[in-house]
This record gives sequence, structure tokens and C-alpha cells, in this order.
Amino acid sequence: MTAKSGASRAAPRRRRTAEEAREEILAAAERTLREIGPDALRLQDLAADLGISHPAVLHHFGTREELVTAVVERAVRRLENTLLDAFRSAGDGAPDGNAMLERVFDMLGRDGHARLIAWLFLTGRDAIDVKTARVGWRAIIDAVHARRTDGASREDTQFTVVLSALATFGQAVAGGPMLDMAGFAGDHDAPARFARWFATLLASHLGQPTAAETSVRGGRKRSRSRARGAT
Amino acid sequence: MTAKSGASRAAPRRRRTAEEAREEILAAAERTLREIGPDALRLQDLAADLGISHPAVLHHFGTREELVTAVVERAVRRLENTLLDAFRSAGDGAPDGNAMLERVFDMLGRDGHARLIAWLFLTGRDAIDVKTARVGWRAIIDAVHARRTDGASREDTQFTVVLSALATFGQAVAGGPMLDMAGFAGDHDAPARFARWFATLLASHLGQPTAAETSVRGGRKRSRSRARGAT
DNA sequence: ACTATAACTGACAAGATTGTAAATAGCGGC
DNA sequence: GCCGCTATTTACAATCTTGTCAGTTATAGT
Repeated sequence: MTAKSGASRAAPRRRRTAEEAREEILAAAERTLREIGPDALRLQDLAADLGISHPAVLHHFGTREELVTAVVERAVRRLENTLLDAFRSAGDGAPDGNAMLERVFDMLGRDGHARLIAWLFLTGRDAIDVKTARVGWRAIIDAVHARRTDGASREDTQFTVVLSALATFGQAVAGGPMLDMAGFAGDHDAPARFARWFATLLASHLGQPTAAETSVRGGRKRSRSRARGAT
Repeated sequence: MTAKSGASRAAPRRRRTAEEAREEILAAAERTLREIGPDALRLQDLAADLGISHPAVLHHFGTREELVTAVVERAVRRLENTLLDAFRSAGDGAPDGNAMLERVFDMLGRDGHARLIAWLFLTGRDAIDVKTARVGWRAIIDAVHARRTDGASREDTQFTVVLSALATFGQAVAGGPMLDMAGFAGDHDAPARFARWFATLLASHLGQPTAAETSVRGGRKRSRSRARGAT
């Protein structure tokens, strides 16, 4: 029977270029993958979301597993680029570690990048190009270390950066519940305050003049409200 | 045909008490759940691991989902208990935050608790009794805050504890790769050093006399040496 | 021993999910 | 306007996975 035998209008089969189709599929797949994880991704659901049939997905990616791999690689690449940009723009201009950190916090949390990365770690997919990542980390560590005024060891700087990464990561994945349990239930502003508190702690440890007051004043969204007189 | 028609001896069907069976199943399920996640848990694989048939599992838990729930609840309960013990024993005796923190680091990492918790967060199971957890957190925060000598705000203490939790969590889930990328590839001792470094940082921030030197002295062997330094 | 209970098994049902094959139909090129 | 390419679809196959059911058999209680 012809496609439009029924009542309403069966949208007349849109035809994308291979590239467009791949991109749309990748985007949708990444979204669901972030939300429910790689194991729970179903070709049919994904196809339904896009309004196409599931063999169309297979046509472009061959296999479910290849699709997941493609999604992961794309996401990791994009994350690396975004991070690099953040560090370049925040690092070159002023020695403002706080703004940098807040940006990273923001980005990982908002786009759910951290969730994705967490899933990669948990499912054991080593799609992260460790070699490339190491170069990026080295650049960051060098930059931070060069700015230190206290004569701390390089390992101290390394650990500081690692701590930042871990805290950022953890905050993005489990920050909500953790703050909740710590007594900030319902405090919508707590994550932002925590981020600033942490940035200040880091700055202090790195020997920078408690940079919080001097650097953080640009109107980021409108998340954080009261400037807290520490102590 | 009778069960032992074949050649070798089909082990003559062991019969456990319901409790034993439940326990064995729960233990095995928790292991695989930690390793591959809740979505990837297959009843048949699980049963095969235990040398039983998969309906036996269903007999004891009714449903796959109920099994997963039971595993999760058990694990969370045990985690809470272990944490509470750690805090009690480390907290009552001496004001030594370092030993406490190291214990937590150790435990979460060694038993893979953190992986499990991470999976809970990611898969969105709110099996964690938030109410109970909040009580535990409050106790911890109060204990830490009471010991502070600097007159820092309570929120500062809250954030400090949250940071500890996040870092611990992150370290357990992604610590290996992170340290690797940060330049510690192959350095088997790095995680332990990082833990000590972080503990020292925390102690310093909390105003305690940099307790690292006084408390941590055990000769740490390899990666997972349980260096519970004395008090 | 004997019996009752329930832990356990094998076989099967029902449904979901990935992947295949052939047919259909947009769209660019001529 | 016609044609070829291929994105897309429908129909189907094959496999896997949970769950059911009736029957078996350890084990405890008597």
C-alpha cells in the first residue's frame, strides 16, 4: 500500500544528506546517552525520537556499537576543544584562575559533559585519547605552576590541578545530591557558592592573593548572590 | 531424563537456606553490578556464576528489578555503617582528620563502593535514603566543625566536607586516569601520595596543625596498601 | 523412616532488540 | 523530463532476556 493510505498526512519522507543525517543522529544519541547511559540506548527509541526508522540509523553507522563509539569520540573531542578554549582565553589575558575554574565548572555541569565522561569511565570505554589529554594537562599544569609565587613543588601543582578536576567532575555528576545531603537542600544557590568557595580555596593554596574579591565580579549569569565575608 | 544422565557427575543439587541463597546471590550480583553496571546485569550470567539456574534467582527476588534494588539497598546500608564506624573510631579518639580521610579514601576505592554510588547517581536510582544520609552528614559536619580552632563559618565546614566527599568520589571513579593524564602515568604510588596531600590540605584549611607529619607514617607499599597510620 | 515444605530445575512463553533484505522514493545531474 | 544514486522504509529473521509453571529433590520436623 502506498505510504499515505491512512487518514492524516504521513510526512513525505524527508531525505537528508548523509552528513546531515549522521549529525542529527549523533546529536540525539548523545543526548539520550547522557541521560540514560550507553547500555540503555535503544535503536528504536532513538529512531522514534528523530522520526525515522531504526534501520536508517544502522544504515549510517552499521552497528549499534559503532554508533556509540562515534558519539563518544565526538563528545570527547568537543570537550577537549572547549576546555582548551577556556584555558586559552582565561589563561592568556589575566592571571585569573578563578574565572577559569568557574567556567569549567559551569561548562561541565551545564552541558552534562561530566555525566558522559563518568559513564565512559564506568563502562570502561577508553575512548579518551590519553596521549592528547596528557599534552593538554601538561600545558595547564605548566601555566598554573608558572604563576605560583610560593616556591611550591611541581607535584603540589599537579595535585592541585588533579583535585580541581576531580572536584569539578564530582560536582557535575553528584554535586546536587551531595550538597543536598550536606544540608543545602533546596538552596538553589549553593552550587554557585560552593564553586566560588572552592576557587577561593585553590587560589589561597596556590599563593595567589585571595583572588575572589579582585577577580570575580563580572556578571556571570546571576547565580551567586551574596558576596560572603569569609570567615 | 534424570539430572545425571550424562557422563560426569552433575553436582547433586545443593540446597541452601533462603537466607544463605539470598546472601550469595546478593554478593555476586553486587560484584557484577559494580563492574558492569545495573543495566548490564543478566540473570542468566549471574546464575551461571553461582552455578544455579536463573529461575532460582527469581524465586528469591521475584523480579530482576527487585534484585537490583535489594543489592543497592544493602550496599548503601553497608556503606553508611562503614562510614559511621570510620568517623566514630577516628573521631572519638584523637582530633586526627587525616587518618579519617585516608580511611574513607581507602575504603571507597578498595571495595569499589564509589563505583556503585556513581552508578546509582548516573542511572538515577534514588535508592539512597536521603533523609538518613542527611543525618549522617550532619553528624560528620558537626563533629568536624566542633574541632575547628579558627572561627570559620559553618558553611565553610559544610563546603569542606562536601569537597572531601566529591574528591573522594571522583578519585575512586576517575582517579586513575586523571592522575595518569596529570603526568603520573605508571606511578603506582601517586594515588596514595595524592590522598595524603589532600588530607594535609584539608587539615591546613581546617586550622589543624598540619597533622600530616604526626599521623601518616606507615610505609606504604603499593597501590592498595592499607596504610592506616596509627593515630 | 515418613512427610511436608520450599529450594531448585528444565522447558517453555512472550516480548524486546539488533540486524538483514528488498523495495521505495527524494534529489541532483544530464 | 528522465535517470541513477542512495537515503529511507517495511517486513522479516535471529537472538537474547525476563518471567512462568509444573515437576524434583534436599532438608527439617515428627
